[in-house]
Amino acid sequence: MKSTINAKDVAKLAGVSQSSVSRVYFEGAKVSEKTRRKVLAAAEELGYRPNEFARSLITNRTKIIGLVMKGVQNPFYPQVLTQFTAAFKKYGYSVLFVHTNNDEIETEDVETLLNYNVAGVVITDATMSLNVAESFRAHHIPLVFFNRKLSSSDFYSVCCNNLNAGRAIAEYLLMQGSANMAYISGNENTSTSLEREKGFSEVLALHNLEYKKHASDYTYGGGYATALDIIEAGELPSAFFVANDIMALGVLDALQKKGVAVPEQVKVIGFDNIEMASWPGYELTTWEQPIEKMVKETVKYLLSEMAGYTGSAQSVEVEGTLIKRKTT
Amino acid sequence: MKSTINAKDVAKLAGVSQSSVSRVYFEGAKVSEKTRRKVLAAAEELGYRPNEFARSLITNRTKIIGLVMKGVQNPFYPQVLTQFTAAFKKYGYSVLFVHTNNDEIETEDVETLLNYNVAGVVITDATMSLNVAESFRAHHIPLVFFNRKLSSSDFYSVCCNNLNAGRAIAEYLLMQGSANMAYISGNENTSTSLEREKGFSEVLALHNLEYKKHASDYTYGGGYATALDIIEAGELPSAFFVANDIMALGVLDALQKKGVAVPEQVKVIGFDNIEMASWPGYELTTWEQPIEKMVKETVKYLLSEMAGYTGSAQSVEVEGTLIKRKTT
DNA sequence: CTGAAAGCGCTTACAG
DNA sequence: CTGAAAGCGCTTACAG
Repeated sequence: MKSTINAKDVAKLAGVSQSSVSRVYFEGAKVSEKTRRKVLAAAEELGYRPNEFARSLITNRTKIIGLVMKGVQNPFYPQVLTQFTAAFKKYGYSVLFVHTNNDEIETEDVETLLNYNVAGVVITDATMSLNVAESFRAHHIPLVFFNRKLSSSDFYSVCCNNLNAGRAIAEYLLMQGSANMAYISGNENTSTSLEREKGFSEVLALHNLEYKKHASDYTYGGGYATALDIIEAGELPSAFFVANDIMALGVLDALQKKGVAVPEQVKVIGFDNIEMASWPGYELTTWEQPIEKMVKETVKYLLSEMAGYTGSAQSVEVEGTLIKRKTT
Repeated sequence: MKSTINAKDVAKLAGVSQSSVSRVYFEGAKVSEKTRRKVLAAAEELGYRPNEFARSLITNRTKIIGLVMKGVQNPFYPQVLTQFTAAFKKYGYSVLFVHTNNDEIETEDVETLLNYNVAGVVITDATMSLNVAESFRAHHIPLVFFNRKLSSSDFYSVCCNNLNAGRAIAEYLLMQGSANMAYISGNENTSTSLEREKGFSEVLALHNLEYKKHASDYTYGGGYATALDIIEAGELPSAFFVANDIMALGVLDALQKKGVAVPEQVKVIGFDNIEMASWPGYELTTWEQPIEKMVKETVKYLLSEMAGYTGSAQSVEVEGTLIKRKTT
């Protein structure tokens, strides 16, 4: 009992060679219209579907993209996941989803990606040790760090222009009349948190202003607890720049709980423009990350590298936009 | 230039046959400790990794699970995704993520799953036409509907016991003194929305109580708009049973906007117990879905079917728990 | 326990 | 444009 239909079966029914069947399903191969029709008819009748594994075994390539994600709890990332899945699907690629618990991707997950010989890898909110990244390079597997930059400039990354964003936010808050500001950071050493702060502090320095930095962790609970600490310590600034939206929501809830009026007593500005930022209960002013453009840039690079590997590196930065709502 | 190391290379270095190399990496095959050591040493030196595609081509099975998801915007599902990924990883399985836009899974996505000959499929919040489901059965690919039930009892499904949950919620609200209740449904024809309502209405009927049903769509915006309509129509009940949490948050925001006091004027109860339900700004009373148990049940079934296909069907229902907070 | 050999279902030079 | 044949890197009876 043979359960799967193969090219040979189709060939027999269509009255052509197995090679011809193969050619019909292989993009770029030449077949006459006549054989193509015969093959497709036979295939339809038998319910034939080319075996991806045999194909991958020979071509040594797959239509699978590895997508590595950590903070699935931050609503920003499900959005990213959806958009990537849709974008890759358009080109016939499927997504192997890898969830990592660490800031740095685990070797077990790297093994998985290499085992499945993925055509490309997107790492959305984690980093990777340089020698692991090199091993992808050795296999000619293109790699993009999405929303993260490595210290090494040897790898491709796609981010929002966090530096400019930080600057624009500082300028905006200055214009609004704030002088005594505070920055609530995300996880330490993430390039996003660092660069947002850098742009922010740069502009404040130009105006000879200092600001207070509070370390947090990119989660709602972190934002909430950090804000509570600040209020209880009596260190309330006139404006908070919070490194992402989900923390900013925590900050808003803490302020509300303590009866601090926003924006009258304190202004709050977030980062990402997640859907919840626009909810009537929050109406958070924030910086919109252009996810769609970022995804497009990532896919474009991956596609070109998959067509012909160069290993070229670049740090692409897409400009975002300030979204003014009711917390400033 | 040969880029990949294969079993033959390892065999040569280790001084054994290629079959022996294969046996070292094939679970259940017998090899002496001596050859195993020689092979592993050689493999280590060369950086050998068995080719998954060659393996799949022969065994006709993979270590890939197809996970189909629709409502990634509902925070319930990223949680589900994370837990499945972690659970499958424990057994060496990876997740092929498929995002569908339709309530019913698209044929294109089905093709993908069949092409990659996935070892099993989990469909989390979508349905599938019966003949498509049958085609998985024909390929002996086990299938679980997670959080959805098909009308046909021929397929395995794992849900929270929605009927009991609906009943318990009605009883709880009755005990709280509500008599004039309303149900805000999720997308029509989803088994979850239907069963939650069924249990709810059953209990109310026992008390000769009627309730008003408002159709909505399982989204925040839907909950918000529906509640606004109800308020503006002057049809405010004394308690809302909202079919999921994300809608319930929309309902709460609408009530707040209109100055309706919760729970004094209206009680609100949701479903899922997503993380946000516990946020200080909401403190939503809700029904906790035991995701962990549900995932465990799903994985258990899939694992056993992958070990030996039976095609057995069952509708597993796991009991949830009422989580009392401040909206009731 | 081990090796030689067949074969999984394809792609791809090579002739014609 | 088409067919016969080699080969991708494995698993798996079959002997020994």
